[in-house]
Formats: sequence, structure tokens, C-alpha cells
Amino acid sequence: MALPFHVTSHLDTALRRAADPLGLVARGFEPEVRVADPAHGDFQANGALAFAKREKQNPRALAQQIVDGLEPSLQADFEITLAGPGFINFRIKPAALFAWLCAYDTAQHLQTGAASAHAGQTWVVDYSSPNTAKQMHVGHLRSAVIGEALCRMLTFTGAKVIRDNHLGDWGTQFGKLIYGYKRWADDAALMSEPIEELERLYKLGHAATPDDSPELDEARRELVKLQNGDAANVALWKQFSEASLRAFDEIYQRLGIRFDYNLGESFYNDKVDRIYRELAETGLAEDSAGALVVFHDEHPRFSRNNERPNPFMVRKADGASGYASTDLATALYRTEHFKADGIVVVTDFRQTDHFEQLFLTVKKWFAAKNYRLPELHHVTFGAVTDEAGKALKTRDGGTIKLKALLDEAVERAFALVTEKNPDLPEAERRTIAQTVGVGAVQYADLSQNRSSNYVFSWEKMLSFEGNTAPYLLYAIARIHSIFRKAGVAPATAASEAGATPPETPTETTLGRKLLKFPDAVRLASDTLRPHHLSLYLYELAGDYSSFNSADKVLVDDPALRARRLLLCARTLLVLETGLHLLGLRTLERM
RNA sequence: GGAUCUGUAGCUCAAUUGGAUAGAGCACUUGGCUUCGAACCAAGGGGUCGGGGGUUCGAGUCCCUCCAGGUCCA
Repeated sequence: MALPFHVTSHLDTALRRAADPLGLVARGFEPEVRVADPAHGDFQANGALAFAKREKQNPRALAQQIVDGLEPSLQADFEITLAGPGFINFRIKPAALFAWLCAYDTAQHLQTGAASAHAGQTWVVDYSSPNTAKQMHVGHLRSAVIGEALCRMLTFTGAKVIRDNHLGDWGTQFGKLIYGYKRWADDAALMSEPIEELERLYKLGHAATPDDSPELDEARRELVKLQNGDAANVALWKQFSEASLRAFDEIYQRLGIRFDYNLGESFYNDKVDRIYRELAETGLAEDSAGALVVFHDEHPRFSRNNERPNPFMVRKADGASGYASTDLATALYRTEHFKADGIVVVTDFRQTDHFEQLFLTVKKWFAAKNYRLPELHHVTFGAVTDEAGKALKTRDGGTIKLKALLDEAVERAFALVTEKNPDLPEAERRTIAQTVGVGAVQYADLSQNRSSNYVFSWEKMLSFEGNTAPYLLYAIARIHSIFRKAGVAPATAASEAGATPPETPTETTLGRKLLKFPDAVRLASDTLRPHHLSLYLYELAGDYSSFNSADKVLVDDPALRARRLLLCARTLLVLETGLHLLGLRTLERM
């Protein structure tokens, strides 16, 4: 009988059961089971230390008492030892590890094991969200890549995920754009390179409408016409949005992203009146010099008593709606229409204050109206800067376009695959280059803690050595190569007759690493930080590479061969599943 | 000015959220392909975790205070 998929949960339950008769659970004992340094064991429980400290007991003696109360079956599966001031270490025994490796043998079984975390829940993930009529640049990469990884991890852990691209498709910039369009539009360019042309027209429109000029008044009139539903301007605006979406989709396809909805700011344009009404009616919002604002007095930063008040501005004094009102309407729509249990918004850290105020307001408003409140998460990430810590610019002053970055990555990958494997047909080398190049760019983002600022360098984004996508893809390609040579499909190695528990040091290290996949997924999805999964996969690929060098798989001894093929099959399964969770594609040959 | 985030090896980053001897990659030095793919593996040097103080069995992580930088709000 194999251990459960989540071994840490299993140990947690067992430790609680042992601690309960001692009266510890009633007094707040938490086992605190974690993945351990392999030198100490596979898992460790630290809970006795914190508890003994609170209760002024001897931690080591307490840990011993708990261990004495553990069920005998646990002793059969693990070597259990005490260490230091009261750590309880668990080292899995070979037979138990083998049974676990045999049991979780397909992507479906892995997902079933992982799906308890968000089972039955609906999550709306708001990510990418570029402004229409502008090209995406490298700054837009993080939201798209991190958001997609989160979507896949949430799906894997049981949630129904709704991908919503909250486009910046409404605002004052359209006045200047229409102004420029009506004077200088180049229809041919609009057909062939629509976003580049729209950017050109916006720049011309902006330059031609300086402050306090009659030209600016004209641009404002264009905006008002659009907002009032003028047929010609609305048609133009639609044309701009559709052209933008088509261009975005090219990028999204390369990144493996497909949105379920593109509900941009314009979609909520007619939904803000209800927000004004309900916030006023519940007494949350108040009039302040003609504007409608919400204070949060319990937070010094957002209190009316702040020296410089910083209220949540729901409606400006001139009557215009801003991000606050559309974002409130968005939260309501996602709750009512999508029945969201969780909402995740992925943006850079500069919007922290805005979302803190937004969520505070939503919580009070929903409570007052008795609306069900979903979990609200603002997933932030650091800025993309150059080596000097400044916002990223290329030499000519423009930002690096996302399209150009991906093209460059693919080009370099093509050169490399051509150098390494000149005999592969060109078409296949092109396909490989797409996967390797784009994967390297995605992985460069996903392998780093999203909170840190992102120092952009071509060298780093396009590095193919070390903790990079190509390293992981290479491990996968080598495993596929072994199965090709063995003449069996990886899936059939699941039931490879005659396989036995891992024996050599490299086999054992690899097998024990595989056991921690559930913890890596859980940690990454609980914290909404994909880099925890990236790091795990990198370490797993490293353990595989060591095993691959030390232990030959295709040997004559059938038992040895079966044992190692089983490890290859499981490593392949976890690496492919894990990389797909991060949003990367994988290869059988590279 | 207020708020907020960041500071770890020469460089780029980790550290399971208070746990055991702070780990990787790049770069550098050395060794390994007649053996399943060397885009690899094995080994080595490199650290006052920005400075100082505090909390405790235990601090890169928490609290205070300086220093440097990013960002937001006027």
C-alpha cells in the first residue's frame, strides 16, 4: 500500500494523531512538517520546538513523547530520528519510496493527487492586460508569463480557472489617437503593421496637441464624441481594438497563452453607475470637493486624518471615472457573473497602494451589501530595469519590443541547435528553436522570485546554460533518447516488470527528489510564486543528470534495467508535467 | 515630506516564510566522451547576508536605528 501523494500531509496527520492524546493539539500544537535537507532526512517536523518554547517545556523530551506515540505503520515506512534541540526527522525507506514511485505513474494520477487544494473552486486570473494601440514591450512579459503559470498551477490543484485579459482599451489617449488618425493615417501600414502604425499616429497626435492649444481642444472633442457614442469614432475605436488584439494574439500564441475573455476597461464603462450608487448608499463613499472618495481610517496611510490625505478616488470632481471605479465594477462582475472564489490580479508592484485600497473597499462594500467575498490576491512583481536600476530603454529611447526579444531568442536557439545537431532537418531545427528560445525567455522570468526587480540583460534572458529552460529540456530529450533506444514507450515503463527499489546513491537521490514534487507544487501555488516550482525542477534535472552519468540504464541485467527505466519514466513525467505547469513546451529531441 | 519595497560570493539570483554547516548558475582552476545525447558530469577556490543595536534554544528572515537605491501619493 503506497503512501499518499502528499507525504507531508500524511506526516502532519500522523503527528497530530500522536500529539492529541498528550493534550498538545488542544493547546495549539502544529507539527510544521517540511521538506528537509537530504543530509538530515526527507522531511522534518519542527513543531515541537515552537510548542515547547511557548509551554516552557524541554523540546527534545516533548519530541520524544510525540515520536513514541506514532503509529507502528509509520515506523515501517520511515526511519524516524530526533536531532538537535528537537527536530523530528523522517527518512523514507527504500520499499516505501518504491511503492510511491510505482503508484503515481501518470500525469492524471499526479493531478488527482494534487487537486485537493482548490477542488470545486473558480478562480479568475487577470494578467497581461496591455493597453490597446500600443506594442507590448519587455515590461509586459512578466505579467503574461507569471499569470499563465499561475493559471496552470491553479488548474492543476483543482480550480476551474477563467483567464481574463483586462485590456487598457479606454481612456484619454484615444482622443489624440483619433486626432492623429484623421490627419495622417496610412491605410497600407494599418493593414500590414497595425500597431506600429497606431503608435506612430498617437505620437503624431500627441506632438500636434500641446497643452493649452486649440489642437488639444479638438482632440478632446474627439474623445467626448467617442464617449458619447459617435458612430464614426466608435467604429475607429473598435478597429483599433481589434487590430491590437490580433497583434497581441501572435505574441500570446508564441507564449502558449489563450484568454477566455478580453473584458477590458471599456466593458465596465456602463457598469460604474451602480458602483457610485451602492458606495454612496452604504455610506462608504463621501463627497470631497465634488469628488466621490473612500477613506479607510483604520489604515493611517488611507485615513482622512493623514497629513496628506490619500483617499480612494472613485469619481473625480469633473465626473470622470478612473481605474478605481472600473476596478470596483470588475471585482463585482467577477464575483456575480463568474461566481469567483478567488481573484488574482497580476501587475507590477507600483500598483500596490491602489489594489490595497481597492480590496479594502471591496471587503467593506461586499459586507455591507451581503455579497459573497472571494479571496482577493494582488500578485505583484518587480520592475524591469537596466544595469543601473533605471527603467529599461534601448539606445534610441524606445523600449525593447517583446516581439523582438522573442525573435532574437529563437534566432540564437536556432544557431545553437544547428551547431549541436546539424543533421536534423531544418524544419525540425526551426521547431526546436521556437521551443528552446521562447522557453528560455519564459523560464528566465519564472526562475526568479517575482518580487525582485528584474535587471534585464540579453545575456541573461538568452542564456542557455545553468538554471535555464534548455538545461531542463536537455534532460528531457536525453530520457526520450534512452526510451527510443530501448524500444519501449515511457508510459509502459510504468509497469516495467521486475523493477526494484533504488539502490545506488544517485538512484536514491533521484528517487527521493521525485517524492518532493507535490510539495514544490503546493508551495508554488500557495504562495503564488512559480519560482519555487522552477527551482525544484532544476534540482530534479540536476539529480537526473548525475544519475545519468553514474548509472547506465540500458544494461543486460533485466532487473537493473527495469529499476532504472522506472526512474527515467518518473523523472520524465515530473519534468514534463512541471514545465507544462510553468507554461513551457517540451521536446523529445533537441 | 509621508508611505512602501529592495540591499546575500566579482556578476545574476536562491534560501520551504524563525530552523540544523547560507546554496546554485555565470566567470575562474582541474579532471572526465572506443560506454544510453559532453546543451552534460565530478572536484576546487570565492561570504563580517549594506552598517550597528535588540528579541530567543535558534535571525539572511522579526523589532529599532542609520546608509544606499527603486517606487507610489501630492
